[in-house]
Amino acid sequence: MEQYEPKGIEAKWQKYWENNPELYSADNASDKPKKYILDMFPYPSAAGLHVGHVESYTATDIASRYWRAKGFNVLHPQGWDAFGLPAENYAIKTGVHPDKVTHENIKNFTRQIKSLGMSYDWSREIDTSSPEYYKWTQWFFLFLYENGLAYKKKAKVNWCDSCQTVLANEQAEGGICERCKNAVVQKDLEQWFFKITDFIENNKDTSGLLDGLDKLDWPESIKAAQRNWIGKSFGAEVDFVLENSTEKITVYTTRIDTIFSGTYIILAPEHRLVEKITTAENKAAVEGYVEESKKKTELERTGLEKNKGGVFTGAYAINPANQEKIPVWISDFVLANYGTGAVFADAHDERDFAMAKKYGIPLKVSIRPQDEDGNKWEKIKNLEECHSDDGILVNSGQFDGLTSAEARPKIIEWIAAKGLARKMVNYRLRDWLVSRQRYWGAPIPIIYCDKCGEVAVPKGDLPVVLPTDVDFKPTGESPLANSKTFHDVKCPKCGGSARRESDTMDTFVCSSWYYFRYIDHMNNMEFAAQEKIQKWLPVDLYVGGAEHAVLHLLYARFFTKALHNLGHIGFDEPFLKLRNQGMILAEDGRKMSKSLGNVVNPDDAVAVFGADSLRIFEMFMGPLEDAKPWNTQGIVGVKRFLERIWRLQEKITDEDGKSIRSLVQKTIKKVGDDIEMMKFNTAISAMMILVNEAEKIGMTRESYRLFVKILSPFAPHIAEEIWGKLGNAESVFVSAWPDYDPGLIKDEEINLVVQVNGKMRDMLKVGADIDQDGAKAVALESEKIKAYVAGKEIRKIIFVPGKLLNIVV
RNA sequence: GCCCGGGUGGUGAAAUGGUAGACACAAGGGACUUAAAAUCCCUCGACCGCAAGGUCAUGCGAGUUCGAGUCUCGCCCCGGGCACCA
Repeated sequence: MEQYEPKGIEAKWQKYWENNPELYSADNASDKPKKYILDMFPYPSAAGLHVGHVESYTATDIASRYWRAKGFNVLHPQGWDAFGLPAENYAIKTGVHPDKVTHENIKNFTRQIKSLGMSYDWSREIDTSSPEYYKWTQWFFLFLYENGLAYKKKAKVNWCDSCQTVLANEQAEGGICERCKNAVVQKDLEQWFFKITDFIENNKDTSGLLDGLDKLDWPESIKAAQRNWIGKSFGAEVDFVLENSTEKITVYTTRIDTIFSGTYIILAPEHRLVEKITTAENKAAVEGYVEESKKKTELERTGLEKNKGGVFTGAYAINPANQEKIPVWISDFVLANYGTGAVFADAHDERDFAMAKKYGIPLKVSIRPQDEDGNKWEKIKNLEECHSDDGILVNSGQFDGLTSAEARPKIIEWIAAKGLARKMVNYRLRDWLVSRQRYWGAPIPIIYCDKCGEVAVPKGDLPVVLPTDVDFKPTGESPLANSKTFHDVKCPKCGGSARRESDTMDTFVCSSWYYFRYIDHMNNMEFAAQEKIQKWLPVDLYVGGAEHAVLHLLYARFFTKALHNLGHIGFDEPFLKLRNQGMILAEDGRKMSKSLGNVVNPDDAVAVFGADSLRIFEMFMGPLEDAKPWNTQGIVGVKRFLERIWRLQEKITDEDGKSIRSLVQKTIKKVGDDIEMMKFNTAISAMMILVNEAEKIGMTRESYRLFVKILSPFAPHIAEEIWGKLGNAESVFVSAWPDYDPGLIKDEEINLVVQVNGKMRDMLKVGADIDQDGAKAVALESEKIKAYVAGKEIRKIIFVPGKLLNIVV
């Protein structure tokens, strides 16, 4: 017979699938139960598909093919997260339009994905950079705007002086401009925000970003990352009345148990009271410090500088716990945009402690460690060491002797009675800054009129099309601002002269709602029709990289919650089940990277081994979510496995041996169960065990047919080819998933493990339904067992039916 | 510092509290071949033993249990995320 030749077989079947798209298309009219199986859509980079893409796409492809065969109406689409910075940077360098580069890349990605035999419903392909798509991105902006969830305000942004542009946080990592390596500074600019903070907690009947996590089948690490990012903390606000003033300083603290040792106050340099309270003799120093902080780069300000700098304002305030007069300082380690922008400082915080030591500010101790270490306490008491953990209160009046946890609510209540404190919850999450001074994104659909001010573009006028007559060179303003055709416009309200908003939206806005568009991607009246939303959503299985733990997954949840809260949809979480694929490392165990020259290109692997080998190899390497190193020998081994499957055609027998008959049934069960649990590696090993056995004793045509069926989600090309050779006229993918015969799965005989005192001493072949007495009788017949129990009294018998007998002597 | 994962042969890894190392890769030996490739067969955690068999062994130390890779507590190491958040 001819050899297994993947190249020809794969090309042949890919063409067949291309010509028979109904095999993989989701059916809007069908009343079968639905499954929406989704990949995180890729950014079409110039580098092309990565083996990591192959891993997650294969996993969802196997799941999709399996559920189709199980009689489900499966929606499994793919598309392009097409706006983004790399294409624009390339345009700045070369002058080639981002649209051109992006679409060349999409073409390449499409070719690569199709060469892997993925069963996407390509009729639903979307491209976020197309006006048909971003029309609805803009619609969402207006929807949020109309409902008070999009607003404009002045904000600090990352600014690069040499590039003359605002940078996204991702571009300003470590406080250094990604493009020119210059230091990034903070600049105040008018920016658009989405009010994501409105949805942290439950909002009417919409579950919050925090509580909503509890009901999701997501990796614990991703849920933890989101909770972390939201950063809910429980504490109190406390008012410190200023001396010689009617003003008071409100601080936020989670450690009110330390308030009796609060010996000074620190304000953020941007705090509204700084100018007002600074005394004449401190004015110069304070103004100088505020100026310095403004000029400081993000790097300098957040650097792990141990020596906390600051300056005294000359003002004093009254500690409401002990009426002591304490000095007010400013320092830029206190953040203006968290809590109240002011803290009380004491000996029980490392930073406060260090700053006080530096300037000789008095300190006091109010917490003693709970454990009895006299030496340590001696040091803390003498202010040689900072104790920042909870402990037992001292020097705290009537609260002495309480633990920190006991004292906190009591102290709040006590100060609250004087009207100077209240319980307060704080979050780290801030509203989402969505404006970007960039070209390659969806334009923000707002017009500024001289008379009417800020005016929303009427929805009927959408999309606001991205102009082409622009210069990509950054000037400090969005490139859209210097497009005459774009910029000047008539006001939709009064018809007077007006100008368009020239910022575009963060690309994460485009990807926050794309899972809605696949279900109705041609709809020109709505982002998706109501009955289709009800039919298909939410997404049943979502697979992608863990790098999207917070941003994308949080933003997408916010969009869904806003839609739900405003009565548009009936569910408030977009992705019910989420799985992350682990990183595929290079053969040397390091990350694959261009600079290390250790990147494996899927094209090469397909050319040498074939797509089926690559797919099975990536699934066989280990658990989906684990990081695993590439191993070229491993893919060679998988290719051998497929060759052996191929040669089984020559080992067809007239009748199945008893072992094969039962093994085929067991394998059907195991492979199905494992696919449902996404344990693809063990599903493949089960198939290998069957192939090993069939190779030895052969199998019938019918058993081979069953095997090829369960293999088909993993290796679709070879499965189609053998399926055809077995005399089936139709594609393997129109056939149903086989049911296993529970009767054939049960073994008649089992190996009974016999232990003495918990150690295995013998293994006996017995009937599967043997009971304890029977097992005991057989075991005591065994010479090996006799040797261990002879002359001893049997004190206990543990019997696990069908498995084990333990004799305790 | 905080929050998540992990530590099992030479390697990737299996294992509802019940035979630790399934399934592979690599390695060694053999068959076939003039030879090689391909294919097939055997060995393959460590130690003792001719063998039968035994002892030890899942990062380290304790505990619970008839029985622990799996559960509990304490520690060590590695990977990832967040980080001046009061």
